Amino acid sequence: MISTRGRYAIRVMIDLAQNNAGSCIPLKDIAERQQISKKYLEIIVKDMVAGGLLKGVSGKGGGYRLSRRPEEYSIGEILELMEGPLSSVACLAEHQNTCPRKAVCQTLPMWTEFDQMVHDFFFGKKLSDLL
Amino acid sequence: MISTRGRYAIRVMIDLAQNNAGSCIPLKDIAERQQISKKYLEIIVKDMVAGGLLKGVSGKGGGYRLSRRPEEYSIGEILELMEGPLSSVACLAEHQNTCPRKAVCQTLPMWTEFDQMVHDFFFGKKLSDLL
DNA sequence: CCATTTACCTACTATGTCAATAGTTTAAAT
DNA sequence: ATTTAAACTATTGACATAGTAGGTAAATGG
Repeated sequence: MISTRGRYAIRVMIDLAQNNAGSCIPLKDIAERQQISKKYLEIIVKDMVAGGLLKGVSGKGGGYRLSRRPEEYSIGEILELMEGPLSSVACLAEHQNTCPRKAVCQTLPMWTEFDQMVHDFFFGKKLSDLL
Repeated sequence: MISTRGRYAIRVMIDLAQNNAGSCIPLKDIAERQQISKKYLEIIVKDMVAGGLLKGVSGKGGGYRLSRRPEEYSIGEILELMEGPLSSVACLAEHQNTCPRKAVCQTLPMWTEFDQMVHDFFFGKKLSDLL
């Protein structure tokens, strides 16, 4: 289940894409338009800046703006940054699958197939597809 | 992310399908074969019995057995019973989508499309496909 | 230069879920 | 009656979620 972190992040991206006017947008405006607590959004956009999705500009006239064009963001990239790996099971979320049962596991092929499908879906969708 | 409840449930089903011999199998045997705490499995199989996946037989010679043939169970049915709705977002997990933004939400079509894909995947897979 | 604006940072909290564990009771067969 | 095994009730520690509160740092307009 995608949590508010991932969902709000996508909404912030859409909001910025549709209200940019070339300049920075203060978080206060986004919070009001999206009806989301500004305090909570602060935590979320902080991670988005750290992850390279947004640029933050301090001081008067500051705010946030996209660092790329909307068609250059995949939804999968946004979700993985905010929610962690999109894996369906813990053993596939690890960098190396350390499960002792992996050689005999009768369900692993299904989870692998599923994860591939999910990955293709979200990395195929671009931010520009949602505008 | 699918939790141990769903994953263990599928493993119990597979174990029963492969070791039935027509009779009941005590949980102790399954727990030992699958290397899962019997106490924890008790909680899981209790819900599986309540949900109609298994039959439980008390007393000496008792245990658990499948109530249908393996090809008559879909993986989606097992997962939904153990994990709740397979929805990617909270608003689609409700029986009626009560989100006040649903009419203007720019992400809802994507979540709906994704959920349909997930549903088709897991309800198309049968227990017999994993044996 | 200074007040204002805005991002950025640290800490805290309430609630809920996950993955168990422990102990007791009921049901059925030998 | 004894044994076997399911079924039931309660509790626990760790972690994640969804926030809130308050303070610091940076940049700009006047």
